[in-house]
Amino acid sequence: MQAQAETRQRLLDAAATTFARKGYTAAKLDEIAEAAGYSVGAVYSNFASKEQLFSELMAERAADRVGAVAEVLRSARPDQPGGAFGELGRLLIDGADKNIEVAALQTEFWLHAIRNPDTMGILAESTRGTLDLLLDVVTRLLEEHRVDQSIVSAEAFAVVVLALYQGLTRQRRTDPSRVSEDLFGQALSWQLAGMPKLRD
Amino acid sequence: MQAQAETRQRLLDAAATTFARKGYTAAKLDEIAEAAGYSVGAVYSNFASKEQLFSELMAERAADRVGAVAEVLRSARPDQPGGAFGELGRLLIDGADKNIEVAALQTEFWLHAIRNPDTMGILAESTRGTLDLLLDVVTRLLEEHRVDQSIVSAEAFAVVVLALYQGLTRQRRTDPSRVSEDLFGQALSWQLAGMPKLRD
DNA sequence: GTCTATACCCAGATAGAC
DNA sequence: GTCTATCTGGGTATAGAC
Repeated sequence: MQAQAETRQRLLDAAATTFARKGYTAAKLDEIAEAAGYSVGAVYSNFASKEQLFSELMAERAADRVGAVAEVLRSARPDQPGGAFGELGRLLIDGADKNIEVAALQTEFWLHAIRNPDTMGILAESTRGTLDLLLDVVTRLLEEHRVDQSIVSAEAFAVVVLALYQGLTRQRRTDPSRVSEDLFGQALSWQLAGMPKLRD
Repeated sequence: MQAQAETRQRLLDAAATTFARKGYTAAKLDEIAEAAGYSVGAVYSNFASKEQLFSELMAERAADRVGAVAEVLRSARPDQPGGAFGELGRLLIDGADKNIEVAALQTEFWLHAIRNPDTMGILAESTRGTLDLLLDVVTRLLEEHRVDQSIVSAEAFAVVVLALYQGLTRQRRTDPSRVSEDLFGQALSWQLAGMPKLRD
């Protein structure tokens, strides 16, 4: 890797954790630079402004956690003890528990995009990537459960899965006792069970 | 209403929209005071600090939108044309479309509570109020659909409904084309249809 | 209780040396 | 390309008058 590119990457990494921990406005470029092992000047040598640093991060990181989600979903074996997707849901919830910064950063992206419509396209595109990762996994799930995909599109289901994941993660942070490790898996299996099926 | 209490209320209202539009750190007390028709001094006569103003808002507003959610759910007549809960989902999504500030403020609350654990209790309590509003409504739904509540608790379902609502709202803002007005209602009806039922 | 004025500090961005 | 020093603006919080 070129020295330049490495600097950029380190700054982006430092920016990710700092923005996640403090929020966009409260995060200081000073702090980001220091966390990356550089000085403020380095930031401005590589990015036009704080705003642009954030935007680039948004483009780079939006699909982040989703990779893990898709990975887990892919390797998941449905219909296990403790309800279908029990294992799956637990893995995802555990991951979210351990890595609060990912959720915080994603949320920070959304708020920023809401307030700066010019950047919403970046977020939409990144999230599109996330959904694509989910798409082939949930397609397999729909097939296994013999769901009629002329009625329930895989795209729609992928969106619902992501929404559930985001919403439950948020509520679990707010009060863990309300969101058991099994809840995500249970909700998923109820969804699948209730969808219209292909005739035999 | 006492003059004092009225000032407080106006400041809280102004704070709500300003924090929603700009975010906690970027929102200026100056701006809030002006929006309320007062000056900065009035803020400090009524609240100890910016932080405390925000905390009080959090306690007061967390259940906000949920009132509407529960109201709609309560009056909703399931099993209508276009899929069960079609009307319901559309009303909720419409509401969210029109009032972006509520979602932004709630999200702002969550991020702030994540970063200031002392205030998480306030958010948890307020959200508890929201869930309580949902609880008796979803209980009715579970009964109507003859769901076995010894397996599926109304509390768990309420949490899932709220999670879905929050997640879909967020994704609809990101890209409306991915979240049709019907999707929330569809997801709800799939959920209910797939839950274990009481025997006849 | 509310206002105006000010103290105090802090952070984004730029200039110029290396 | 990176650093140090600085310019500049702005925002929380307080003091004192009314």
